[in-house]
Amino acid sequence: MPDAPLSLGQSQRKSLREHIVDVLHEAILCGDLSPGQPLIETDLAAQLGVSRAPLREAIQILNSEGLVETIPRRGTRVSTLERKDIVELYSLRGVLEALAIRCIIDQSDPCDLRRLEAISERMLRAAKRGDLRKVNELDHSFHDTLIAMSGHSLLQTTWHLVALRVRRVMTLRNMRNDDIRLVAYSHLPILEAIRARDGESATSAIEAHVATGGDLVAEDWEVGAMPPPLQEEEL
Amino acid sequence: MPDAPLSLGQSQRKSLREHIVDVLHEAILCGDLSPGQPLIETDLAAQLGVSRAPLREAIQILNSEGLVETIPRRGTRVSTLERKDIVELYSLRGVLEALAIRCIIDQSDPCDLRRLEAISERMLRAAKRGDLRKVNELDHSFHDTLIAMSGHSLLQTTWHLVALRVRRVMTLRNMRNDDIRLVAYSHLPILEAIRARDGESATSAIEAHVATGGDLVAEDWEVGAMPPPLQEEEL
DNA sequence: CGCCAGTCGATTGTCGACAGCGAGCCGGCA
DNA sequence: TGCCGGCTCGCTGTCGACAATCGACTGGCG
Repeated sequence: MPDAPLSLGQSQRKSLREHIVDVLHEAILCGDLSPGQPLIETDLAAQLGVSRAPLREAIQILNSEGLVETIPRRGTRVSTLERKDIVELYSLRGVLEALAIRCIIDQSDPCDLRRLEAISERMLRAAKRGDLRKVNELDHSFHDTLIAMSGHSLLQTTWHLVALRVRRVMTLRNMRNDDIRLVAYSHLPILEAIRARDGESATSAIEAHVATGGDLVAEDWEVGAMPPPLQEEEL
Repeated sequence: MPDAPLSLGQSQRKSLREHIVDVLHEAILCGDLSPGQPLIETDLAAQLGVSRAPLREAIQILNSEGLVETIPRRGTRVSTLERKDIVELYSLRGVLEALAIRCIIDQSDPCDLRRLEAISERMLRAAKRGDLRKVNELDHSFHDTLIAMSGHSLLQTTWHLVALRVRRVMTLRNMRNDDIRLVAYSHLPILEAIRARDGESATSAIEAHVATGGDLVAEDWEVGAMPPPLQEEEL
């Protein structure tokens, strides 16, 4: 594992374990650690400048999150993403977000949608100027915010697992440029339906949104079948 | 922590960490460790006859599962269950099971429902003779099987988190005896709808089933507000 | 020539010990 | 008498070392 310059920019208030989780999250989500790549505890710990104890605790967490897969006594590797996983991911995502929207609509006080609207607006602008990265980022914010607004803490916990995977998928699969407008615009009906407190159409709007997103991504998914890491020289 | 005779009946093929997770699961789910009770690593490790390393790894897992809550540098305690948690739990559970059923119905090959039918049947018999524990066990089997039959692996992962909480809730809140027949019988419409491959009615059947279950449980939930552990003497 | 057993290296699993933070207790001071 | 500060102790966070296991390699035997 030669050229993976992982490091902990250490601040004090967080435990090492949390730092390691952050670093590994980042590394896996942005693809520095590619699917299937083995994580050798000794090496990783050395790279990070920590001992194996907190690293192993971090790995347990990553494992619970499904970002890595551990085979007892054999080791841990970054989990792979098959086409089936994408399909499953987006189907689950759909029902979770639908639930969130129902919660939002059912809330007694008509919550203000300004944050969502602001995000959506910025997303549209970013899409118009073709700023792919920004659209992505705002897209995530939009959905994270949606979930947060539901006030449903268990849903939020569950969403965390989904969001991690979605982020992974999005970086592994770079959207085409003409897709992002479609994505950006398809948030509008959702907002509209929430504003109208129309559960039915909100649900179908979000499910349509997620479904098209899922289709876009799953369309030609062999990207995930990245070559297994074949960097096994030097040290 | 005097009278909590946790122990690891050690078999060889499992790592200590996994054993500990099992033991703690059992202890928390069946109430041996009550909500709010602090987990002192040193004591627990001593009780279990292991070192703190695998114990801490296990605790990370329990933490990811939401069964315990850790405050950095302050310690870990068994998570509490408020009424809000119950409501959230059952609402999430509803949409997850609905998704499972849609997956089952959408499967190309008409899956055989014999396992579900068998479970349901046994549940009815158990309910008739008032065997509360058996009804509960079969109820869990029914829903676990339902999820498993969906073939949706991410859903299964997610379900695990929900199922753990449901089990906890069920043991903390002993059903009244006349409730269990209601519960047992309300599985039948679900089966019927799946058999008919009618997504609409299956969805409403499962959501109704879960909702009534949730209502039953949440009805008078102050049980969860168990007295914080006040066993702080001797050692 | 191919298969099986023994050995060795690499990597994970577990342990005991030390360091450092936080809470509660005790004493001094206003 | 009540509040503030330092001290102490219990507990968590982290470390380095040892033990155990798995896979691959090697050599012998059929």
